Amino acid sequence: MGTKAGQTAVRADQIAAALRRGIRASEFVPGQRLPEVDLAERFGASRRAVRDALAQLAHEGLVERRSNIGASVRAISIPEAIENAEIRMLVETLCVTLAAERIDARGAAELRGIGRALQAAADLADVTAFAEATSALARACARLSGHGVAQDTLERLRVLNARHNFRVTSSPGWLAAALSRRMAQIEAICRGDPAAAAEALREHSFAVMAGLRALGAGKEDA
Amino acid sequence: MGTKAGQTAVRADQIAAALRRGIRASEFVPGQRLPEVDLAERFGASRRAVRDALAQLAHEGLVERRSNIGASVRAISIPEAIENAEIRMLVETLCVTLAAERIDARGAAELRGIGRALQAAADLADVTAFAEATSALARACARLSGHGVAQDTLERLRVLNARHNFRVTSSPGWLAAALSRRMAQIEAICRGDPAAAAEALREHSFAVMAGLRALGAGKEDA
DNA sequence: GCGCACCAGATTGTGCACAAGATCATGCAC
DNA sequence: GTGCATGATCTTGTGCACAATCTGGTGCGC
Repeated sequence: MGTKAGQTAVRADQIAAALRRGIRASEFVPGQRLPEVDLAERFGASRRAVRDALAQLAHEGLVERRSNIGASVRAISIPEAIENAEIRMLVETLCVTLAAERIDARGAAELRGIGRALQAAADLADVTAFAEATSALARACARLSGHGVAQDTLERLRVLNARHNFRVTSSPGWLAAALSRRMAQIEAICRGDPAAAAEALREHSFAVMAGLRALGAGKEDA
Repeated sequence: MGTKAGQTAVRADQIAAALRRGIRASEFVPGQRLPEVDLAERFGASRRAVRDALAQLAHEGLVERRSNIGASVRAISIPEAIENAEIRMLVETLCVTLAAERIDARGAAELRGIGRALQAAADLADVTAFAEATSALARACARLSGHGVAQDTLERLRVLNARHNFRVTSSPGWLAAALSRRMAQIEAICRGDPAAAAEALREHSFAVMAGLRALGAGKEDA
């Protein structure tokens, strides 16, 4: 479905983006209520814009709304995060396969650039930068696959488990292991080897799901 | 992300549902403009409710909105419908696999009931009833899989290519072929055979995609 | 002490009126 | 006849005020 144009108002999109960032950064914690007037004051916008932004986020699954009661940050359980990763694996496997089949010099250069960013982030043990580069890699693969629906579907699923992913990525030794798998994925795509690219991705996805399960075993989140 | 509660207003949801039906029934054709005031008058609602409904549909990809210009029914191209079917195949394959692994007597009875509805619709050559039963089957499989994210993802993808699917289903001989594949899928799930269920589904999905390609070869839609 | 009705507060839901922006037709200059 | 500036008209965008509804606490009755 391509990129959404001027969905509602420009202002509402800005507020939605700010809220997304806030939720991802745990500035707003799961269960926290989000009264429209408070957000309106905080962002210097009208209640209507906030309202539209909340509707958007509710549709994405980031917040929960109840009639005449209000919006609150939705708690995403570990099992749901695992389900999410499972669906993402299916779609991303398709993406990297297609990307490997269609790769050109320009695309390969882009992927290798992201690979260098991953390497740099891992060297510095910068979890946030690594997460950003990982996100960039996923987006690039989706775009290079030329599969619009896959791209949109992934975009929608990505926002949901940012919080949990951060916790998995923070576990000791994760960055090094993730880096090697991501590099294998990038190189496989660049040399036009769909099977190897898919395998590298699947390997990483399973590791993510295992990490999420370990998280769930240690402490329940919702 | 479970079921969305009182997303915005009750009224807005009703209007959105009515618009979805209208678009599916080609009452509103692709490209047709949807001025807020006209819809408000038509549904006897306020402009605000219509506005919220349009925002919802825009997020689903059914309508396109441009700032200060208005909303219009989005044209879904054949290539996009094929991409859509491709992603659905991936997720539905997971669903029927899980459903076959977890099937119980109650679920089997439900699926066989849908099977009878399919048979009846095919006997009467009732394309609409067949489409409805097919939709019910997809929903049942998603629910019986116990995979919430897959269920939501499919729900979202389903609304998009209802129009094209109708055209494919209307082609001569389709109902009989589809019926036999669907019955194979149902029986495989009911006897707890994940591999066979997945295979039946994949077979059907490929037939749908081939049908869509044939449609595209005959006449472009967008 | 317990349960229920009721009231106060807070929060969302919505109609109305006006402002802002874009499209299209018109008319003028060249 | 062609190109461009200009204004009319339509459509969406938004602030404001009030209505509807839910929640939590309080007081009365038993």
